[in-house]
Amino acid sequence: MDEQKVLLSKYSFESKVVQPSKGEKVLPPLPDVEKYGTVVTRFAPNPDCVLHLGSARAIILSHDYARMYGGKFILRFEDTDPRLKKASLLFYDSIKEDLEWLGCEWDEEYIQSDRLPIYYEYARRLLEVGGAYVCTCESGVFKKLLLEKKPCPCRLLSSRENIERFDKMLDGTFGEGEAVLRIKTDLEHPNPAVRDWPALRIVDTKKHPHPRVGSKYRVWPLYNFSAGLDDHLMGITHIIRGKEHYTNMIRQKYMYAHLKWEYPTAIHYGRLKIEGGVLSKSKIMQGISKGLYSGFDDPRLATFKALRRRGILPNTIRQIIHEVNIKPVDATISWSTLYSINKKLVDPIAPRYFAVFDPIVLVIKNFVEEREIVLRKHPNLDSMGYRIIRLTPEDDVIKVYISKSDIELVKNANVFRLMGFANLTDLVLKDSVAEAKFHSFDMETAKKLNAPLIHWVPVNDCINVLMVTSEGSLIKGFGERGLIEAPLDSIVQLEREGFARVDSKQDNTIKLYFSTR
RNA sequence: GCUCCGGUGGUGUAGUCCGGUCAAGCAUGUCGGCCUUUCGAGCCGUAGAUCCCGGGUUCAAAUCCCGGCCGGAGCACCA
Repeated sequence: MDEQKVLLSKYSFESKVVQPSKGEKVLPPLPDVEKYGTVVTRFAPNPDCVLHLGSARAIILSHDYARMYGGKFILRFEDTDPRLKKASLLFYDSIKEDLEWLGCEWDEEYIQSDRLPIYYEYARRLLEVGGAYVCTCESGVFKKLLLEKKPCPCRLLSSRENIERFDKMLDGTFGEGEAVLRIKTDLEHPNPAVRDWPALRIVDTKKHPHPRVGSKYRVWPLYNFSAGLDDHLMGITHIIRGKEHYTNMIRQKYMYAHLKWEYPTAIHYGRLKIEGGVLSKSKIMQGISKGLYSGFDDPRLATFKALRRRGILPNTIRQIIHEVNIKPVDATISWSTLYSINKKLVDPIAPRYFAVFDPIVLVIKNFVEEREIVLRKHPNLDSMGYRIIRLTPEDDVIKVYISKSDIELVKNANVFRLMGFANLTDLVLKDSVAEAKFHSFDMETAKKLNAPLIHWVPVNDCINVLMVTSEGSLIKGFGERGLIEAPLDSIVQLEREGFARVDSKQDNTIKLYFSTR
């Protein structure tokens, strides 16, 4: 009866002790491991929003420490506020998707809204042992007494009377706001916030139905009660959570004392921010409902969905979290650090292609030869294979797109080179078209002449490229034909432009999300 | 205001518990060079910190003690 049946345990954890890969920072040892023998951690989100970088410390550290010691990692949904922080069905799944993407698979899953009977049972037990009471004082009155370190009249009631009162909470005699179950603490505690804290309250679930259990229950536990009980009942040995919960630990310890339980090892970390990244649940939710952001994966947001769509790899996030580790200080990570890690991971797997944005047509006159340019997909990795760009002259002329910004680079050079193809000279601008003459083919000449190198795309053999920038805007350009073959969700490098993730493809058009330079 | 917790180069971090080998390591970023048919990756070098400030203990302090300043968190019938 104490333990709720595990909803799901599709992952066995015995086999998954994680070996840190070379070069990656190794996590420092977790305290108190020998005390417990095994390590059990949990991630306990409220499914009222998507996950973002702010939760990354809790998720990755909890998961990775569990794996490091061959322990257990539990996912627990804390959806016990049907009114103010109401959960939404869609987020339960979205959180699980994000966890899977991050490679943080959980061994057990619980949902607190399924566990109300358990909370009621412990509420009764606490009432019985005199560790709690049902308070019917008006909240202002109670607060005043609390600040004066004085007990309210309800505190003196017998456990029998308290249990009767608790039944009245459950059966509807008391309405919303009329009674609350409080845990007895030390009224002399220097921090008023820990004195006799509320554990269960009444929510009018007719008005505010819970997304999973509707109006089945009207008495709902508050955070410290349900989380505190569950941490013990689920055998959590190490709680890794934000420092905003520090006082909650002190509060919960009083409840543990009434129940004669030992509190797990709790570690509190500081807030993790990223330069300019939007990391507030309320801002994310508001921004989306106002249409300010295109969705939970808008590239301006620091949600996992957005990072993923931009081609940030889960291991990049993992490395960053291992680097910042658990410290009570706030950390602001910079995009350049994140990019640098990501680039190192992505560079060896990203094939290279040409794509031109803000294009201008360059005409190479008197060129009659048909050519097939063979280029490596990766400059240092032959194994990645080759790509072919076909150049077919029309009316004795070859037309390619080059980037307007490259005109600046090239216009003062006697000779410049279209990468992989040919060296050109005598550049002139006519109307909105550039013209140049063929000079030579070989790279040696270009080197000797110190010719600038630019990328290009044949006009008569190219695809359309749409790219969503990191600011969320859409830019259009042209790409070499072979780019269309890049698989969905893969990461490519557009030479001299940067890395991008293949988001979708249709006919002759590929849509990319810009990742990093 | 009250109760906690912190403060190491631009950013992140190591070292702080058990004072000396730390006028402080690493990563990223800056700048310069090499390499390269990419402005990517790689390689080499450079600059950048009086370890928040003041006092004390000590032969010796980033490390211990006290005071100050600054920053963060909590003070919901939220999580």
